[in-house]
Amino acid sequence: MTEEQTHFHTEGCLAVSRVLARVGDKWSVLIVMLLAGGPRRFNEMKRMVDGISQRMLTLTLRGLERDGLVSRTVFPTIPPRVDYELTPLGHSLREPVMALGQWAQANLAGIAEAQADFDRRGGAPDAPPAQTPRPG
Amino acid sequence: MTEEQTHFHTEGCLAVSRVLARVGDKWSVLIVMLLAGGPRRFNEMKRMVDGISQRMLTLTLRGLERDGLVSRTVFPTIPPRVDYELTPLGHSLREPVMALGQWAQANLAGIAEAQADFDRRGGAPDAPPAQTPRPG
DNA sequence: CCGAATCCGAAAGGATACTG
DNA sequence: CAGTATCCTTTCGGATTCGG
Repeated sequence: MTEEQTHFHTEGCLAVSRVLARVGDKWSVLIVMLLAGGPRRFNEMKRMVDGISQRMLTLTLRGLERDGLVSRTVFPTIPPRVDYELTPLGHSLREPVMALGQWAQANLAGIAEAQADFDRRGGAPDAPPAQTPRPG
Repeated sequence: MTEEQTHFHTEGCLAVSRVLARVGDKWSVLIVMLLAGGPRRFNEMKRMVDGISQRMLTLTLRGLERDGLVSRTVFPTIPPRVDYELTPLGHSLREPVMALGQWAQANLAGIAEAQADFDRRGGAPDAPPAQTPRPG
């Protein structure tokens, strides 16, 4: 890396983006935190999350399973039973996610205030005085 | 909080979700990392990110500005000039985000392998043996 | 009980053209 | 240069129905 970054979006960055997208996903993090307490069954989670559709729960779990964050164990009983559990990888994800969550909580007030200010000023108004420096 | 969590989605959690959504946003984190090196102008960033539309750049910057992560300074010159810069809040966000990024890079191989395994097995096949425990 | 499949409205996001 | 406005395609995601 002798060269300064000129264009963003290098190879590795793209892979990282996918992980960030997972974290940004509305339900994935919620599920991970839920499973932190131990294995859960499908409908059990559906009841706990309260607002998720069974479609989204399925898709979210599939995504997490595909990434190796969650393991799926089905018991061929009648009625069927399926347990979802955090893998070691899934558990390891909790640490950086919780760090982010703590940042969010710590700065929650500041963000809300900034939003209120922004909205009060009507989005993006004119500039401050600033003594007209030469642009070129 | 003497009570254990029964239903997820308590008040504070929802606010945190919004922050996570920002982080999960495809462009926001990229912009924040770009601005870590100092203030940038609009088209300058557009060239650097390489793949972003000017519409998305505008929306992303507006969102970051609204949250108080980025400050916008317009110089009323001709031609106009607008500088975007990370606020202290914006800078403070870099730390937990980079922690997440490092986790992503560290586990990139493991995730890719899990995905390959999952896809090779065709999504979500049958169960392991498991000696039929009683479900109820 | 655990899902897959289908349908359909809502929202995201790129391309383009136009303004100050 | 720094946006805004419009169009249009793609995706997301809830509701519902059916199968193992």
